[in-house]
Amino acid sequence: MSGLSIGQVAERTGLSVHTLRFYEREGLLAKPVRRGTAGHRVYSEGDVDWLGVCIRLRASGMPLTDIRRYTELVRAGQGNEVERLQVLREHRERVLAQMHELNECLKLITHKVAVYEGRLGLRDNVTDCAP
Amino acid sequence: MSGLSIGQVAERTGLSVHTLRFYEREGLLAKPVRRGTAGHRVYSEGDVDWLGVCIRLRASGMPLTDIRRYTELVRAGQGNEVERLQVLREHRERVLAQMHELNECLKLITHKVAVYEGRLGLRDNVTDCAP
DNA sequence: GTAGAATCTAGAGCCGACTCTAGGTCAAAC
DNA sequence: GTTTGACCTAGAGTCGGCTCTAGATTCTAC
Repeated sequence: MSGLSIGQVAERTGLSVHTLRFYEREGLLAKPVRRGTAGHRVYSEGDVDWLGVCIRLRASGMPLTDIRRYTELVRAGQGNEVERLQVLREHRERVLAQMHELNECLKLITHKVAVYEGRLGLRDNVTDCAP
Repeated sequence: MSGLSIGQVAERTGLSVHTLRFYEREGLLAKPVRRGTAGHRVYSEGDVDWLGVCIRLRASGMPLTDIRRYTELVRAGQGNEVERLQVLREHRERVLAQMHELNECLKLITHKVAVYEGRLGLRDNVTDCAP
């Protein structure tokens, strides 16, 4: 598949061109991005896919250093599957914990929303049992 | 009931005393904390409960400025329930979006974990269909 | 009454994750 | 042939959310 300019990748991924360069500097890309004429970056579809993974990991709260670590393992090639698994499993635990926390928060908010709706008479009255 | 020192509150909430003072400066407490002899803070159970709410909101990604805004509404007393509801509903939307995102991430990780387990022969072989 | 721990204020420092600036190269459109 | 716009590098700046320091005061236990 052809090759994409940094601007095109920015558009596709939703990251800014600044952030794309920053991520590269930070070692988040599996392989150094290919360069075309005049040193311009040329991204492959694979690069974009990998960025998609990074974005997901970031969105779920994985710090850049951990993503870099994982990337380094992938870059190093076969033989370190155990470490990769460890990174992934640890992150999965954090994600699950975070989901649990979000659920608790959701309960709190839903309760409070019900209380205020009650006060406003939008629904049957509900009495607040703080907090 | 009595009253709690900042150190005791730190222990109960898991926040540091630094953070407790910081939160107060930032206007996150519903009412200014009572002061005892020599100006030492004396927290009520209500203060601790409110801090619990703040902690939940923070843990679910609400920025301090939004928590302050909500706190100000509560402090202002009755009559602004509509605005409070708005703040809460908006945050609920963000929380739901975040949960959705986390779920997507979880799927990705679970898939990758399965792939690596497969490669390691811990389970039946699974072939990776990138990304 | 004195040592050591806890508290106070004001303000500086730090960290992660971007975000932007300055100054420059290059290609294509007019 | 020059202007416009996308791209380049290196490095500085910003922002949110803490976290810590300094220097003073006060409580607690001996």
